[in-house]
Amino acid sequence: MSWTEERIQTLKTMWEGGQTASQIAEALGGVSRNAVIGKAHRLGLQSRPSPVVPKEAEAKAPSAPAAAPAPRAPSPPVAAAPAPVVAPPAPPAAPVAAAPAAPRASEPKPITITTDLSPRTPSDQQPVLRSVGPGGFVRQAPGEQQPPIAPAPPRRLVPAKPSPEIAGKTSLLDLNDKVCKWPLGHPGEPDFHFCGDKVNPGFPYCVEHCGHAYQAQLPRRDRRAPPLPFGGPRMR
DNA sequence: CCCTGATTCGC
DNA sequence: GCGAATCAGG
Repeated sequence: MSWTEERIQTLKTMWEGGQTASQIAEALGGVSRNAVIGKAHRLGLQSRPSPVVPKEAEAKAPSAPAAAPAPRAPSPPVAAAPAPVVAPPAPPAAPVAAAPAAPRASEPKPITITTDLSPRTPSDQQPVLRSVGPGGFVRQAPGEQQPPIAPAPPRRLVPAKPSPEIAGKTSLLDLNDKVCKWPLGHPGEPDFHFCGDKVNPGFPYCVEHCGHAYQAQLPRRDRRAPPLPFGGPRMR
């Protein structure tokens, strides 16, 4: 298997979407987890929260700490989470993909991104932390929701659409850093496409979908499965 | 053990 | 450029 444009796009999208290298490898088919990681690095995609910490042995430095070889660039995840105004800094749990039910691609399929966007209505929601911008979250009750926007007051949203293309649909190949990568529908289906709106700066999704993607940890009892940009059970 | 991502290095 | 082998933390 070679890294075709499409496969690279899929890799990028899934990687940025928070999928693990294993999941991506499985979806792509014909490549190993290592291959995915290796490619991701070569592409410059870089380090999402890794379980392995750089091991910053900086305990003792009598006089000359200097040197600081720092072979590893911890490079904070895209949205550095700054001062949470409110309580427990529930980490911006990326659109977790806790979907074990990934359909085994027994044969190398070009692309297999499973998606499940269980329609989740606002009324369905408990108090959530709505993203107001890179790292900033504001707690709100369902009733008192306001537009989660904060950074960059809307100017003229007219030219918001990156291209007339997305007026109808944004395909995998139309994705770039400027457009919302939130998938709509299911891959393989005729109308599958991505949101394509202008992204909330610093996030892979538009403001609206950031609201879906980033939510507070709720008490287990009234927590429901979060919407998954990828990897959800295939509905058919 | 399992998982994760990072890095190395022969190809 | 590629990815298996290896490393190292959770």
